[in-house]
Amino acid sequence: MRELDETDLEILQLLVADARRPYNEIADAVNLSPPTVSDRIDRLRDLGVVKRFTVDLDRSLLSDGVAVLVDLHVEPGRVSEVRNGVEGIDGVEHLFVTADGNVIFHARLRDGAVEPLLTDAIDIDAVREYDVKLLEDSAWHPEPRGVEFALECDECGNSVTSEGESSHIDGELYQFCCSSCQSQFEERYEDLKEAA
Amino acid sequence: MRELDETDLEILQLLVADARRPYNEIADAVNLSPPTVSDRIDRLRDLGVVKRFTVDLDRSLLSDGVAVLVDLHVEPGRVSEVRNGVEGIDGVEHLFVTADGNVIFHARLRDGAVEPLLTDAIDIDAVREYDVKLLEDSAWHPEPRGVEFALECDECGNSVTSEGESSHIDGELYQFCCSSCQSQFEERYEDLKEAA
DNA sequence: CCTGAAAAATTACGTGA
DNA sequence: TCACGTAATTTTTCAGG
Repeated sequence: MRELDETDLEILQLLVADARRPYNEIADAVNLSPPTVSDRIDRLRDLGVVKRFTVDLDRSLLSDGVAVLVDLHVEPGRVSEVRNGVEGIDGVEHLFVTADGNVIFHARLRDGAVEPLLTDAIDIDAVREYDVKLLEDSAWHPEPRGVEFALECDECGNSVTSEGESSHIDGELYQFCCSSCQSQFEERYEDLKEAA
Repeated sequence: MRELDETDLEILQLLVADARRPYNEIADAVNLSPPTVSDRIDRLRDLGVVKRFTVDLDRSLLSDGVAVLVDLHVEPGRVSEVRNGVEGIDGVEHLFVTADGNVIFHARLRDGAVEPLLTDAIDIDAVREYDVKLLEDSAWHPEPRGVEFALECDECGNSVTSEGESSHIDGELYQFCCSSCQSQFEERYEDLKEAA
């Protein structure tokens, strides 16, 4: 089965810029028929590339809260616990987990009191220290602009083009840049399974 | 002209969760007719509350870059210059400006080399120092959950809903969340006037 | 802001490359 | 498998009150 190709990427770019564009307009732009565009978008959703259709809101117009960026220095081994707790805090818009184990989140809070929220949502002992920065401005750039659009080959890491392959293995979808990577991966996977 | 009311916020929440929901479904949820929902959404766009209809992509599937969080400590007075430069960098998804003048951005970069990108996009002299953190995970919570209504009760400070009241007093318009706040305010106002 | 009708967009389905 | 055309269906927009 063919995975993502250039046309899919063009469709994505058009949707990111304006998700209400009618299919016939997209179809014109990518030289396909509207039903085909529809099929492709369905597939992009199935693949998980399109997570959702949504609206980009100007939150400063909606909320009278204070936007903050909170940086939690988490005790080793408790990152995912803290991460999950933070996700449940009201007003949290973005959440980042750094490779060295910090959990950073962007939230809009009714008052500046971060501490009670934290003690409420997580075991505060899991946090060595934290740092709160008031935000003046924030922006979201959904445009994929110059970003290289490429699925990574799960075997060699190269980008996956329209010549690539994919396999469903044990309910997971894996992407490959070529059939040799695919078979190599499947072999290794089998070996791993046997070893277990 | 009427500002935002509870119904608008409900509509926004529904759209954020799924911008493809048909108007009749939204209409049912908020007890309006589909054309009215359409009118309201148009107004929300005109007001700038809805900036755009878009799709939320899973970039980890698309880009083989590395996700990083970069914290720029900017020279005083050059924040907006740096901010604008950063906005132009390819792969930048989120950008935050802190009250104390840091510009922080979340980007997915093809390679780990941040420095050349920075020197390319901005005058590096404007940055005192910077800090790059590799990201392991990030999440976006578009739900406006704790979103507060923009109008504050002039008596108690709570948010004003569609059940609220308003009074013209001496040429000024005051908003209240309920009639008791309204009368309390008016009483105090009278007393204040008499005292003067 | 509503109802009801017209216009437009999306989806379903059968066919062919 | 992928795409298309046509037709059915759903959704959005437009009038008029």
